[in-house]
Amino acid sequence: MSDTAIVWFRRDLRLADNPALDHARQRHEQVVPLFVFDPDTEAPWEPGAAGRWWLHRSLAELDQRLRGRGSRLVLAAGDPLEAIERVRKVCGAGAVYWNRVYEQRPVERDRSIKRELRERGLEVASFNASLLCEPWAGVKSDGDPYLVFTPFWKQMQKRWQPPAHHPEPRELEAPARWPASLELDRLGLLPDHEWPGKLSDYWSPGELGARRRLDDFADQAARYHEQRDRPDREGTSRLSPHLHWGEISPGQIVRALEPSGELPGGRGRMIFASELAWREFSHHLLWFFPRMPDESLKPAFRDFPWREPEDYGPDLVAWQRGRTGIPMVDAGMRELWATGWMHNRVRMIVASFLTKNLLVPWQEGARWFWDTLVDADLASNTQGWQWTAGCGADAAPYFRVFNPVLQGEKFDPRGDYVRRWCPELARRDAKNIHQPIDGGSSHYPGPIVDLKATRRRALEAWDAIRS
DNA sequence: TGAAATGTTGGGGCG
DNA sequence: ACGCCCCAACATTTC
Repeated sequence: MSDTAIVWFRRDLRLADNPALDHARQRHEQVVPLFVFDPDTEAPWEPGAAGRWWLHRSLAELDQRLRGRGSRLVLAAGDPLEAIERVRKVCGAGAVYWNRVYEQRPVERDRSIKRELRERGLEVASFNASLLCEPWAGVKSDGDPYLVFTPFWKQMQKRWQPPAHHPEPRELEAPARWPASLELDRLGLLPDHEWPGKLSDYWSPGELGARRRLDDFADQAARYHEQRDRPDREGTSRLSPHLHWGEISPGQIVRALEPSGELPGGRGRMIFASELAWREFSHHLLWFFPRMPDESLKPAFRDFPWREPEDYGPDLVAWQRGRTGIPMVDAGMRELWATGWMHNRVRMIVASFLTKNLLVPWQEGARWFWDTLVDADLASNTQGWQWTAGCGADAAPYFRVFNPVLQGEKFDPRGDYVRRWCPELARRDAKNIHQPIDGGSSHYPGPIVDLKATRRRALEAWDAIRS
């Protein structure tokens, strides 16, 4: 066996609880950490602007942490097989390890790379670093995928095993010679315009930031069920972007809530665990229905009478910019633009508004979220949009149309959330801050649609496809 | 992980 | 005292 192993980092940008890294460290003298930016394979779902900003920062931190352990991160761009070959030639590596991803095209790429490398005589192994239950493991007894969340989650609970933990290496021996590496800036992850600068006010990408976030959340997780629907509070974990890039594993999160690794006890922690399970369910669905990002899962919705782009264009722009004249919707869309994140309750509200009141195809919303969310994840994003649009596997019934005014009054009762993101409305009192302003004011637009009439229109559109 | 329309109940004002 | 109406308040149904 060769003394040197390449650890190909992908969406597992952490040193702790990293099975591929741990495997390499145990079985080989030297480890070469490699990251390859390969947007072509992921296209059209390569990381968007917010995702690339996050990735840039996370790679910088991973490199720094590796350097603290006598190592470093080798960066490359383009075809991963070529990058691995280059590294191998310089270092004489005899093994390549990585942690799995689950989207269709990267999986096909990984399969062919695995085959290719094995043919060349290398040892190759891949590991699970991202899921409590990999898609093919969580199927029904007859081998079919689950289409409903509750039985999926019940099955997860029944077969629950404390997640394994892989210790963080203290020291990583460097190869005799380091291969060439791109400068981080050369990956071109940061855009020219100024926008993402503000993101650093809200986020600390990287493993340490993830751990800090988890520590903070673990203390309040017991009250999660009381706080999670309130966008005006800090009741959610905000771990989603860290989870997406694998700066922390779901197993680490579970163990922070329940050190034994058993199912967390108590209502708040349990409901939070079920949210982790929704993430698992989303990966499960995307694995079995790879066309889900483009196509409604329920066939009837492929004939849904959405409006046409020429028609909905201006409304879509108003939605993106947070200028619909519906305070709760605009607050959410502005929070997204400013911070790269939106509270989940508000994601449902703005998604319902786009797909039902505006009758815009859900794919347009999913695409905008993809570019602007720091936690953009193909499985979760796709599943979330199909869920709200009513066209997904275990989706909300289409006729559940959120009324953004009532939702605001219910979940932002003092109007603090709206006040924060729509400063034009700051002077309105809690009693009417969620009401659209008829005709608008010089600062804030009037509603672009009538909520009552468009609700009716949505239900009529739904009538057209159900039978 | 809705909202609106419709139905039911019960207390109070009033002739 | 009684029936009638009004209308919250709540429950049920429908989309």
